[in-house]
Amino acid sequence: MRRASDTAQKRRRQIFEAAIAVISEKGFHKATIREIAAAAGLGKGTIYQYIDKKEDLIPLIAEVGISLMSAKISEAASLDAPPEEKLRIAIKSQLALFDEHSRLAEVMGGEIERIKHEDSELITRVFEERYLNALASLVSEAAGRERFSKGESLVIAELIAVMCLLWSHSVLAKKNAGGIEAYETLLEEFVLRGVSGRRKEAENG
Amino acid sequence: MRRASDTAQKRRRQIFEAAIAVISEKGFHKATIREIAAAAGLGKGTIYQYIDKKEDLIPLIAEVGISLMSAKISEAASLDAPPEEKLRIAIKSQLALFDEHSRLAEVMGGEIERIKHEDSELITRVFEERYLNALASLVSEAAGRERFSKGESLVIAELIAVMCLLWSHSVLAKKNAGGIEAYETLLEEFVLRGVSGRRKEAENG
Amino acid sequence: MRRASDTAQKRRRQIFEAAIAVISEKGFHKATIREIAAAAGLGKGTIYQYIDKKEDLIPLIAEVGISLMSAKISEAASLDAPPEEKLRIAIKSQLALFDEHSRLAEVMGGEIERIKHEDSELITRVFEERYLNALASLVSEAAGRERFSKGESLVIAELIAVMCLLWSHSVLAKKNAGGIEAYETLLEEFVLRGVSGRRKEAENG
Amino acid sequence: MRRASDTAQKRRRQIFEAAIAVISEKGFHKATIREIAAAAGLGKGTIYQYIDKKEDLIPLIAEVGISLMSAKISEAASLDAPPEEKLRIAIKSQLALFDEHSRLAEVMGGEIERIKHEDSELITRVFEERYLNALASLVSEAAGRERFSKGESLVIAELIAVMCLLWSHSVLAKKNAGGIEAYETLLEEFVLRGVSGRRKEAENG
DNA sequence: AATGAATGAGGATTCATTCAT
DNA sequence: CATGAATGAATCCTCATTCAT
Repeated sequence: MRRASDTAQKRRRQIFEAAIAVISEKGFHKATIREIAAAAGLGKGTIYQYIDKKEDLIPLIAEVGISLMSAKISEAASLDAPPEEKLRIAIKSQLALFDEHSRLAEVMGGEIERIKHEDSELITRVFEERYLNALASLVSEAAGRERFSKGESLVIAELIAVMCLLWSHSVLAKKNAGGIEAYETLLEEFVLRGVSGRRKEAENG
Repeated sequence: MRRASDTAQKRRRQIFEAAIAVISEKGFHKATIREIAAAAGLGKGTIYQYIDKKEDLIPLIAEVGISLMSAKISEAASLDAPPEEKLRIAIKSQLALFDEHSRLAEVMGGEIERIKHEDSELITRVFEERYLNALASLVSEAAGRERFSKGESLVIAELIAVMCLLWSHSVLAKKNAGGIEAYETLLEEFVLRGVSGRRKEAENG
Repeated sequence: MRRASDTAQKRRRQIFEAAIAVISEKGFHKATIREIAAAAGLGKGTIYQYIDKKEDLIPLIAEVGISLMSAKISEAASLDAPPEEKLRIAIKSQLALFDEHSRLAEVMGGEIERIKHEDSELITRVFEERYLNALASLVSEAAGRERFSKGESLVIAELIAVMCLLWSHSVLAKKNAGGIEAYETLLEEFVLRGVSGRRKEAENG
Repeated sequence: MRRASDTAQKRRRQIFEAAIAVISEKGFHKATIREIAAAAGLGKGTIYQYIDKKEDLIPLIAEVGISLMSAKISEAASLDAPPEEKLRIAIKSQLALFDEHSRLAEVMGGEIERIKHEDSELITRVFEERYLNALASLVSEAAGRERFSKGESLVIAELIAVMCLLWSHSVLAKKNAGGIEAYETLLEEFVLRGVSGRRKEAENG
């Protein structure tokens, strides 16, 4: 009873990993099921016991991707540290995640939005509920109460996410920044000034 | 002689427009040559008089896209206004461009990086030379001399570009911001604080 | 020993019923083993303990189908009634059988001939020996001795079978006849005139 | 203008012939598009310029088949001969058609009804309107006015069609009849007695 | 220059069958 | 005996690309 479910779960993970690897390499459409199956160490037909159609890899990846990303944010949020420090750590850990799982980052940033899927709206909602909301809270705290409306915080959270994702995508960013630490520092400071600057302006003025 | 070239140029524009329209709608791979040809009011075979293979649409689009984007930056740069105002206007005009040509924005942001092409490096270089450099100069000026290294300015310019593009991509950004003006204001302020804040910190400290 | 055989027999019947049901619905090729197994309340693999390959369902169905059809003919033949009446009853009971087991009729009429099987000749022979011969005898008796050669009687028997089967197949027959009783009356009279008419012609001439 | 349409028509005929040939040999499902294309002397993809999906071969075949069959009936109907003779000739020509185009006959009798197609109802209607009605008129005339209702004539017409088709299908019919002439004679007499017998009964009674 | 019919490589998907449990 | 996960052969269909007109 336990075993069956476990095996299925294991298979799903195998497929997820393989899909990430191949799709990040070649893009969703050029990644063939045969390749993904081979990368997962499975037969071509076996994939179809776990998904109905190739597109179903998208929600599979999205779900795990959002989980990983959210986990990092929650971790940062639960720290006992000043709000600005928490946000800084959130950005750092997000970048570290994307650097480690750069393939995942590429797929999250590049394909998931583009592949129209019947679950697209669901994915968007889950992304907002599980990820953006948590990050927006950090933004809000770092900015100080009432500096940003709920909507503004969410937009800024999305901007932060996009800037973190840029690292995995952009050849130019890698070249111009010089290294991930430099990018990280630049990004942290840029964001913190953008977030908390308003408060300072108010205080100073 | 002149006429022939003119016709060719006209055809290229037809194809470019059609390609943008169809690709933004369905993504590069699901956009078929037949559809693009039809959208351009041309026969399927005619397309192949202007490109060698489907992928060649990518540099065609990129070139025009980068031109449009660069033109807006140059325009802002040539204004007689304080640096911060120039940067603000650059962002505003960039957003306006993406809002007007939202299809182009979607293709620029979504497909161009993902479709590996023999000219990919060329495109990247042109993007840096014609667009990022100009925007980086505005960033640099707005920040005040010696606040950012060349590389840092370029990275920030790319961050700005990405944040502007987000508008066309993201359902959530549209929903959470409430409207393009609100998004514009938020973005301008966020960027300007991020860019000029460092100077103020230095001055205040 | 006995029990094992009984279970096997029971399984075979389950599979036969399920196969009829699914194949009549979707045709042989679109009927999947998984569906047939499910319809039989068995696991997919279990089917393969009773057949070697999917095509083996055909002789399984044929055998049972021919048995049912033959039984009705034998029954009619054993009645104590005038030859014409016996033939009439044979037709009636045949139609009733096909009406009750309409799925079986559809498979008998539609698929069995079409699916080439190594046992196809065997099935044909059994059909002739167990079914056609019996029905041909009734035809022969109804016609009066020496009216039809053996071959002629067999051909007419097959014509009768085909006309009875039409009922299960044909939307138009159902629509145009108006109901099974009307079809039955029409068919009986048509056949009886066809069969016994020759005798009358001879007598009258 | 003319040429384009002509070529298309020619292609359709090529495909029709090839489809008949291959499908009659192996059945609809085992006949592959590749084989049909090869038999038509065309490339695999070319087929799909004339049909949308494999199933669309069914209405293509049905249409031509019904035309051929109907033509023979109309021909018989237009003869200047006594009604019974016309019906006799109709049967003879129908059998001759099926004997000549035995592959077509097999497909008409075996596959067309079984392959569910979105046009199935249309095919049925056309079959009734173009074929059954014409044959039913001959039946009606041969029987004498008011012997059969419209519906009865239609049913008998369908019975006749099925009995003619049997010739192409049945190994046993071929074996037991001894030859097509014998089958023809047997069938003609059987039908004519079945059709006109009722009248004689009335007259004699 | 413009066209679209012809083509076949390529890929998603299905499903009969096997086999370890 | 019963099962269903695993498998890959087999096949439909799409679509970029060519080429004769």
